[in-house]
Amino acid sequence: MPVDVPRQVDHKARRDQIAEALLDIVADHGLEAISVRAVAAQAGVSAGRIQHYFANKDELLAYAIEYQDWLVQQRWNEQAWPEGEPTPREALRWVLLETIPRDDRRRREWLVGVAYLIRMLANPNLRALYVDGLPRLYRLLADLVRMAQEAGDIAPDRDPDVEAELLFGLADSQGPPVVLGLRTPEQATAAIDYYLDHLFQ
Amino acid sequence: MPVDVPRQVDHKARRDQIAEALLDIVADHGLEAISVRAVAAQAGVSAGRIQHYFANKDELLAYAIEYQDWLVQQRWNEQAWPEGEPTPREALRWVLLETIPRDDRRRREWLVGVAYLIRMLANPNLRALYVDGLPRLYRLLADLVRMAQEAGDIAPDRDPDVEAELLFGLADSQGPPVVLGLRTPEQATAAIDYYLDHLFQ
DNA sequence: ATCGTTCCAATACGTTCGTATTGTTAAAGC
DNA sequence: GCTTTAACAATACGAACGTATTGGAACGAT
Repeated sequence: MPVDVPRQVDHKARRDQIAEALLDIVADHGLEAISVRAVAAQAGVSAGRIQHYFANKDELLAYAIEYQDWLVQQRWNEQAWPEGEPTPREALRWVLLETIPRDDRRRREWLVGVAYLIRMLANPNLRALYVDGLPRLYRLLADLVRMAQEAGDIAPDRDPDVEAELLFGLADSQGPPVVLGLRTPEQATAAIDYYLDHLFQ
Repeated sequence: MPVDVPRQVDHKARRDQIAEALLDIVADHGLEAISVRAVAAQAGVSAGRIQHYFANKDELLAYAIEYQDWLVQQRWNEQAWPEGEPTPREALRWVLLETIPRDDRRRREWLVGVAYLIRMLANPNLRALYVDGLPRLYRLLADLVRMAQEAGDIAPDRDPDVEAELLFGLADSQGPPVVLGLRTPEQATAAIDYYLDHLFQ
């Protein structure tokens, strides 16, 4: 029970603003470029402010990906299929396109994801973000394939789990060539659409 | 023409030994963990030695991935298909399994690859390693599919380029779950074999 | 009005960093 | 045997680092 609450500020907003700056740096120059002072400069705040909102650098690093994870979940929840109920194919396409780094926001998310990957090896909390998310994504894709099969839009002899893995692999493998400029987001999208055309009868 | 060549040592061997130490650290703790002193400690040599063989840290970092790239090329060249000519299917399987981090060596190569990825964005020399290699791999896979089609082992209505992309995507997307322990190398291998079984008639 | 607390800027401190510099050893050429 | 040079180890140095500390301004509660 707080007896005194002087000078209240929006803590989450402050922390998020700092996390934003960190994520920008990580996407452009990797985790090696992260220092408290560098993040402060990027955010346009003092280093003292960062110290006030984060106990240490590790907590700052940890908050930043949790914040990014929250951003992604926000987007997935807010999607809520604006134009009525989507068909399984529309949902499938939406999910697959969501994973490719096709604009600045998703590009940053993608790059931050790979930057944190090695950290996941030793950090169980970080690992959980990936370990929990991936099987859920596989299940979602397989379920959508199953729904399309029940609607008669995909041949019944296709294995939904195998198709889910192929679809995910196809989408997932677009990441590196897209961020490295070897392929445009449009080409990546076309590759996915091409395969969806073949999968759906 | 060297007039004086006192105290000759194998320069490449020394540089490679140092690069080995660097790659070990990068795979375990990322590029952020790289310092001249840390690499020296890992290699069991003095920091002065590293200074003697590399002008600066950037050159050391650059040499290390070039060395890794050389290691990978060595393995691909030395393969040379020990037991006679391989069938297209055998070659396809070999190439695909080669990309998944199924043992310590390949796991290190995989992790180092992702660690260097963000650096590729700004460094053209690093980017070239990826930009040159990927299309070549796609072509190789597509050619092998074509050869199998000509031999009547793959249905002629399959698009070799699409199949190449699916195969690569399937193999490529095994990397993260394998290094993070979400899937065993055996399971990743089984996923590839399962799809090859379906692709080949 | 004052007190207490939050918010934050500024500074300080000890460590680690990349790299320059110096010194020493040993082998090759004459 | 003497000189020269490669091959280091060791040390030095300034910059940057994470973080502890200090101090002040601003505002809510009393």
